[in-house]
Amino acid sequence: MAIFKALAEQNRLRIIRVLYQTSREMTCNEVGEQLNISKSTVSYHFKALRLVGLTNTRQVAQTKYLSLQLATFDRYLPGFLATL
Amino acid sequence: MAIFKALAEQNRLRIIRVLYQTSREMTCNEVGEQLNISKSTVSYHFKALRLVGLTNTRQVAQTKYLSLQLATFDRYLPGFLATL
DNA sequence: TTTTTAGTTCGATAACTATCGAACTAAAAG
DNA sequence: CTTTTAGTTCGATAGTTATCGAACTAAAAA
Repeated sequence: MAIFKALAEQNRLRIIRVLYQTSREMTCNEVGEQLNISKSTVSYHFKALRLVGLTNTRQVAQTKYLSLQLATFDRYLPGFLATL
Repeated sequence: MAIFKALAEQNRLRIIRVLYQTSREMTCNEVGEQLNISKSTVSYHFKALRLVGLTNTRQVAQTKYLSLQLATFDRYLPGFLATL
């Protein structure tokens, strides 16, 4: 159920969509600006997505780059990303 | 997102589970007794499940029989039911 | 060493969703 | 006709989750 909960929220879906459509890693800041959400809220959602294995984090100094964990989508929701 | 929302709740998942595991239609009352939930709450969840196409309703007089709409599960969540 | 940058955590609050019982509708049974 | 049965709707409330800004940490840049 954790994955469904993670996907059952507007802003988390928007984050997934932007990650998928730009096809690259993005930072907290970048996503916050793009979607007009405060950085603390973005941080909160990033954590939720990471905890259920929908995203990966790569850290360089204080910057964290987020990307989709495609394997998780393929495993539990095959074809879903293509519908975004 | 509607389907994810429907699946992101404990009692709705329990309803789906019981429908799947008993492999037959069930009534509101029956589910309520089995899961110890008031009939108004069961009615509320039945509606939510039906609205997103996860279940079917067959009505005989005042009794409504609920069953899983397998096509929806197969389409969006192949393999999910088997994990219940 | 001071300032800037990126992100986290916390506390308060807003927004949303689930829950119940009571009052209701409609149909079957007595 | 009256009572029982199955489910719906409503209003109130509890419970949960999302949101923000402020205070914080850690690292890079100046």
